[in-house]
Amino acid sequence: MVEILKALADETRLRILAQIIKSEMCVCEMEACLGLTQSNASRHLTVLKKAGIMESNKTAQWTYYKISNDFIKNNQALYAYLLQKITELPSYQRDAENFATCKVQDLCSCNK
Amino acid sequence: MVEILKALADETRLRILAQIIKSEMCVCEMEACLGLTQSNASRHLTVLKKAGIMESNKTAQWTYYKISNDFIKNNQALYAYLLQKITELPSYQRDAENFATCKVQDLCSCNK
DNA sequence: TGTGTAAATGAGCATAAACGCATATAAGCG
DNA sequence: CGCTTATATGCGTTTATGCTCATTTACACA
Repeated sequence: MVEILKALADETRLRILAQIIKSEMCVCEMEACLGLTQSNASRHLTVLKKAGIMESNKTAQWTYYKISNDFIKNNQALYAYLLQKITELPSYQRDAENFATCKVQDLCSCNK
Repeated sequence: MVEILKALADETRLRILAQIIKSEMCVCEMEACLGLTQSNASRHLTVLKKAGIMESNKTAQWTYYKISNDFIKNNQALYAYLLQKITELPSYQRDAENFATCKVQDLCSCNK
């Protein structure tokens, strides 16, 4: 429980979560959408993964992250809270617009 | 949202919450129950209060803390999550026993 | 008004977390 | 194999957090 809350108690990681809730993403999409450096994005994703909030799946050179089904199943009330509140983050609208643009541009050509 | 999660992302503060959910408490009860120093207990309570999770009410020389009604009202899913999971904290049973003992002993004579 | 108890806060220290830069690993492709 | 792209990780720096000790503030009551 503490580990999960620690992982969530960071603005950047909440921003990541807010976007990734919509669809699985690779690290380079995250970087572009949220304006993060590559190492920073990778580290935050690792924290979320270690806390059991996200799971990853590596295909070719891309690592795709998504919310863990087990996390949702075992933390339904918390997940409901996130779904409800996460769009109220100050950067949500801006990030969502960037997210849409990124998806169209297919920056890292990972949406073959 | 981030501030709330940051306030919750600490084991000691979760222990405080786990006990205070049962009944309003003063700082000296907290110290005794959870084995915290006075300043440490006070600081953690301040963090929880600043995040809007707790509210305090000062009567004579005692400050009584309890969970904020507004917090519960505005964060129902999160509160449900806490209620459900907080008793699973490793120190919960031990703290609960100390809590019961403290209440009986009325250490700081604040339960006039 | 002086003494005792409760709580908050300042100062200082130690540890942890977040970040960037550089490098390493891993996979695809010419 | 060598080159490119994607991701992870080691290292050093900076900032944030948690803690203790000592002091201050607030109140009660003799």
